[in-house]
Amino acid sequence: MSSQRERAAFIDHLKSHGHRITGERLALFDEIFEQHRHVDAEELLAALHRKGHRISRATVYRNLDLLVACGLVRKQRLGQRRYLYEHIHAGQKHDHLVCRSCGRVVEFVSPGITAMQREICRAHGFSPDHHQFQILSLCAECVAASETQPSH
Amino acid sequence: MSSQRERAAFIDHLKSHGHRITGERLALFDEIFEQHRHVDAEELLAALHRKGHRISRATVYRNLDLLVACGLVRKQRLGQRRYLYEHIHAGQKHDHLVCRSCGRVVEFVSPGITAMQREICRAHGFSPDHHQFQILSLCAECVAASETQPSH
DNA sequence: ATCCTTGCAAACAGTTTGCAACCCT
DNA sequence: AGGGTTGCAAACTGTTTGCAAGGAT
Repeated sequence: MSSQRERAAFIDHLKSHGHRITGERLALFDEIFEQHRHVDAEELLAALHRKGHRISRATVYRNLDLLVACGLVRKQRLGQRRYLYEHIHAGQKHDHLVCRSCGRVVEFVSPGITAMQREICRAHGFSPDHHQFQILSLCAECVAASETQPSH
Repeated sequence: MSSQRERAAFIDHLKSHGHRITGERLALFDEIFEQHRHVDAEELLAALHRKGHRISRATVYRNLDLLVACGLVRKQRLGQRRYLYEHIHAGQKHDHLVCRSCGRVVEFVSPGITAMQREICRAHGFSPDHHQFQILSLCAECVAASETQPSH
């Protein structure tokens, strides 16, 4: 299991903040660190139930916020209605390319664009260190679909 | 009134699509073309009521979608829960810098970054022509606030 | 006189919250 | 034992929709 380090960090964070180590928290942690894509709360809940855990929806939401507070999970709206969550993995900061139609998410890394983002943030008095970046477009499938069947 | 051309285009669109020209539609059109910032449905509704129009929330939503279908209004989620609307003005395509904390929106134009976006879209099989681009960060005020009063 | 539009209220989707029972420590 | 945590259901926010009344053509 490659998330041993993060799991330990999570447990430390819980202890040092006077939070308790519960089965629900560990199960949720394990689930989101097993997922290698962007998932929403409902998907996590369903996956946990499928594995026999008796966790509730409210607990999933509450503890996702906790994981975000620990800095172990990223929570973001990627154009869609729902929040998407992803566990944070080691070094490389990536950004997101999102299909506006089907919601598909692709990660990308582009040093050049990162430098430009920083510059734009700086130019407008925004923090260059807290930026996050999204390109919303249409994936090939959805372009094809919209050409076959125009929207009106 | 600088939106005469668009107003005429709207009326033409209505006629040519068998839609009716109603007071509510024209009032909503005028309101969103008077606003020079990103507004949400609730703000538009409130502004219309303030001016004495008796339009309902449902009608605002329905006709905002219509304006989007005409290509006169842009509807997007900029990180926040609500959709934001802006009327489309003449030539320059701009992108958005959004404060993740207070929701403040700044428009920017950057030819260099546009070229890079296109390249990233192309590299991942997304449509370079339908892209839209957001940088989510923290504005100076919110950075200052979070330093004075850390989140926990 | 048509039949598209409107307003109202109810439905919806996703997330948050109040409260009593529960169970980590 | 004590108090943070859980599950349930209800509340909430923002948007959409069904339906009867109303109004543009």
